[in-house]
Amino acid sequence: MGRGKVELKRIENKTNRQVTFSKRKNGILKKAFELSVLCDAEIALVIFSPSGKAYHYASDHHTMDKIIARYRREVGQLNSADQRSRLVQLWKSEIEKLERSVETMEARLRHLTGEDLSSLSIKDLKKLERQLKIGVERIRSKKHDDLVVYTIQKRLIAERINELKTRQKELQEESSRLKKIIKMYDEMAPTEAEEQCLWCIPTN
Amino acid sequence: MGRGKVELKRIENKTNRQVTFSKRKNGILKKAFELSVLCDAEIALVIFSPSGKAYHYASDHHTMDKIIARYRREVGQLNSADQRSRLVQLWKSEIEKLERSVETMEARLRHLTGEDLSSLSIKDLKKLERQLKIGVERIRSKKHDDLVVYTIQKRLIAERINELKTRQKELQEESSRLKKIIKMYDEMAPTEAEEQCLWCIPTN
DNA sequence: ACCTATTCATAATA
DNA sequence: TTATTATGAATAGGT
Repeated sequence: MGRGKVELKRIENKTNRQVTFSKRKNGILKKAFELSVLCDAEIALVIFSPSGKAYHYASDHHTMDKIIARYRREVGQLNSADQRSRLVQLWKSEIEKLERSVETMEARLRHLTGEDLSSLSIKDLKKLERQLKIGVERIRSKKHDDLVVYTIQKRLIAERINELKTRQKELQEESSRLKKIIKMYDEMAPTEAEEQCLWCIPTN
Repeated sequence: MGRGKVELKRIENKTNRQVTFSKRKNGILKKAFELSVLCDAEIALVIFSPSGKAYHYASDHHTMDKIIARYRREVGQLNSADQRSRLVQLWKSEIEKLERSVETMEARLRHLTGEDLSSLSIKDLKKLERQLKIGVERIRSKKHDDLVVYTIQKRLIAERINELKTRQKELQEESSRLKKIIKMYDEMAPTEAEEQCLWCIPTN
C-alpha cells in the first residue's frame, strides 16, 4: 500500500525508518484493538522502536500480565513463573475447597440450630430432628455424668472435712490433757527462788 | 476493507467471528513480522482465539521471554514478582482465615451433635442443651406446618379428582343421550338410495 | 502533519 | 477450510 511496493528488508534511511515505524506501529495497534473487539480475543502486544522506546497493547479485561501468564501456562515451556503459577493454582483450589466446606458447614449449622429450615423436606426434617435428639441425649447424659462426679466429689470432700474436724477435736483434747499435766507439774515444782537456791553457793 | 464497512463491535455470528478471527490474526501476524523487519523493531505478540487457542509472534533475535522481560524491566511499574507476592500474601491470609472458621465451626458442630463434649463445663452444656432444644422445637414446628400444608393439598387434590369424576360422568351421560338422538334421526331419515332419488331426473 | 496514488487486507460469497 | 473478488483501509512517498 502506498505509492510503491516496499521490499521486505530493513529500511536503511533512518528518517524513513522512523516514519514508517510510527505509521505501522499505529496500524498494528489499531488492528490488535479491532481484533480483540470484533472477535472477542485476548491480545498482548509489545513493541520496541529501533530507538528503544516501548509501546504496548493489551485487550482490556485482561492486563498484559494475565495474558502473558496464560500464554506461559498454555504454551510456554516450564519456567519458574510457570511453576509459581501452578502453585498459585494450587492455593486457589485450596481456597475454593475451604470455601465450599465453610458453606456446607454453615448450612448444616443453620439446620442444626433451626435458623434456616427452608429447602429441607419433611424427610430431612425428621432426620435432623433425630440427630438433634441424639445430641440432646448425649449432652443430657454428659451433664448427668458430670453431676454424678460432682456429687461424689462433694461427698468425699464432706467426709474429709468431717475427718478433719474429728482429728481436730482429738488434737484439742490431747492438747488440753497435756496442758493439765503441765499444770500439775508446775504445781509440784519449786518456786523460782527455791530453784535458784539449788545452785547458790551458800555465802556462809 | 472488504465488501462492506464493519462496525467496531463483537461479531455475534459465531462462524463469521471465527472466520474473521482467522483472517485478521494472519493479517496482524504478518504486520508484526513486516514491522520488525522493515524497522528493526522488537515485537512480542500473543493472541488467544475466542475458543482459547493461542497464537504468537516474537521478532526473531529475541525470544518472547526476553522481550517480555525487557518490557517488564523498562515499562512494568510494580514488577510482577511484587504483585504476585502481595497476592500470595493475600491468599495465604485468606486460607488461614478460612481454616480458622472451619475449625470453629467443626467444634461447634461436634458440640451440637454431642460428638465431643469434653472441654465443656456444666454451664456450657446447659446452654448447648437449651440451644438444641430450641432447634428441635423449630424443626418440630416446621415439620408440623409442612404436614398441615401437605394434608390440605392432598384434600384439595382429592376434591378436584371427585369434581373431575362427576364432570366425566355428566359428559358420558350427555354423550349417550346425544347418540340416542342421532340414532333416532337415522331411523327416521330416508335410505341413501331414497335420498339420491330425490335428485334424480326421472329418465322417463 | 497532511495528501493521495497505490497497494493491501479482508467481508461477503461460494 | 480455501479461493475469489469487490471494496474499504493502510500507507509510501511527496509536500
